[in-house]
Amino acid sequence: MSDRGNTNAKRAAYDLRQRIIKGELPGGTRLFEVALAEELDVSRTPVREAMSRLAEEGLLERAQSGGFVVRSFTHADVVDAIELRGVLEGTAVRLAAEAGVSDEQISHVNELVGRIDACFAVSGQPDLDLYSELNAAFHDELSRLCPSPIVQSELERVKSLPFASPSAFVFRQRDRDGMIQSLILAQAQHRAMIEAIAGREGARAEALAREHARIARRNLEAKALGADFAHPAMALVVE
Amino acid sequence: MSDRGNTNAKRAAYDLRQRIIKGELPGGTRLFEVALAEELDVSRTPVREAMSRLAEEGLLERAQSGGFVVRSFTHADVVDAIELRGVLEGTAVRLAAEAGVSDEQISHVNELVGRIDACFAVSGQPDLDLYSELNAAFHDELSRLCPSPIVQSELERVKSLPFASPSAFVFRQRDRDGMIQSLILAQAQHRAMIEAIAGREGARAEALAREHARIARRNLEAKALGADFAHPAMALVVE
DNA sequence: ATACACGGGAATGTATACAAAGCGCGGCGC
DNA sequence: GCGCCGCGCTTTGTATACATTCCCGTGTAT
Repeated sequence: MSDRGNTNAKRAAYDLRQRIIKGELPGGTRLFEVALAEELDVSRTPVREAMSRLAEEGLLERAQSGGFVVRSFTHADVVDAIELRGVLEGTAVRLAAEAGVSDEQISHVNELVGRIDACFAVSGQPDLDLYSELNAAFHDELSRLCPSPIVQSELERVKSLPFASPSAFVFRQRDRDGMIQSLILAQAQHRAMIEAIAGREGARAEALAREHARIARRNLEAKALGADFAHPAMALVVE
Repeated sequence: MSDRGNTNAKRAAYDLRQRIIKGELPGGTRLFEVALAEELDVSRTPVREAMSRLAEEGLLERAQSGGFVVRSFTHADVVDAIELRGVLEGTAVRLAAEAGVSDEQISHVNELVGRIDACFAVSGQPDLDLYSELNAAFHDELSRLCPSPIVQSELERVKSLPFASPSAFVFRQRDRDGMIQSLILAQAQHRAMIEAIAGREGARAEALAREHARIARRNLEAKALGADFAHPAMALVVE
């Protein structure tokens, strides 16, 4: 299994990443090269390489005396990461609005928003998997509108945290009505953001992006209250 | 020379970092392990380790086909990094204001601001080195007020770019008067930020931090216009 | 002339042996 | 009994040999 990537180091990084995200390696766990090398059936060299890459992603920290430790995230960290994502997305769309974007780009993101509508326009259950995918694609497009590669890459960095990605907390809410309402709100914000960018309203675009991120926070807190709190992206949260 | 750190990898990282910051290794330069290993008189292993660390810092990028390339920064990137620092510092102080900070912390940063005054209160030339140091310390304290470790660490990350640090463009302006005026403005903003944080005025604190970062941008642009444009932190900017 | 294939060299990927450093445990002396 | 010293084990650090891959240039065949 998991032949992702062609080198042992990439495969090891993939496996390690999965184990961390699944929560099999809780925050604070010290990773020992030899043990991992045996488990993954490679030598220490690609293991070190893999740990290095995961440290770049922010999933591991370098321990003081060498070696790596699984980074631990508290509930507050998750909330803050979502807030930070909102701030950075806000900056990205503000800069896009201020710099101006081409009509082609606007119609491209508009088309994406239209396709999102289709996920829950039909009478049956909404297609949540498709929604997640298209929603992520929409947010990726938004970041692509940003004229600053620096801001773009920091935004991408934060979004790579599993619980800070735009489609991390796409509900699974109990009541269908609440879910639909949430989706309608999100779509309204999507369209308003595009309108603001097209109209060069930087401050509006920024405020909308920040508020938009609050949906994720609200969903997160709704889940935290519910008894069956078991979202995959939350496995790596300790405390 | 450069026995910084006790392992060969840390020493190699230090040497490489210096060479990149000095501009000896311009953006886009592909780094070859064997060549570097010979130059630094170590084996390939610590060289890889060093490159890994510099990639985490954002000074290197992983090339598609393996290996590392010196990250290249355009003038626009520098401007954007300063903007981003303002945004993140703004978020940090907003969160600090919203969460509230203790009186001890407030008086601590206040004391730092007072010590900054001393750098240019005397009649002679201002002590710019001391100013840079205290200014950096002040900004570090600001980030420490932020209740969110996530925001803190991303802010620290951006500040670690040599040209995005708060004291990267501390003038060296020709005219002493302009320099003093710039310092007075900066200090006024410093004090206003503290006041806003103490008074729980999140939005004000955020706006002030963003505007405060514009001083660096202005200094940068003033330099770009001048003929003798040779700021140490700009050596790694290409184009 | 062009396209494809083969070769060779240069670069990274990998394994492994050995070095050194950090930490804990146990023994010894007081 | 208590404290300190030192030894040994564990773990990372380093060097190096070998494997693999990829790029590029050259040659040949159509």
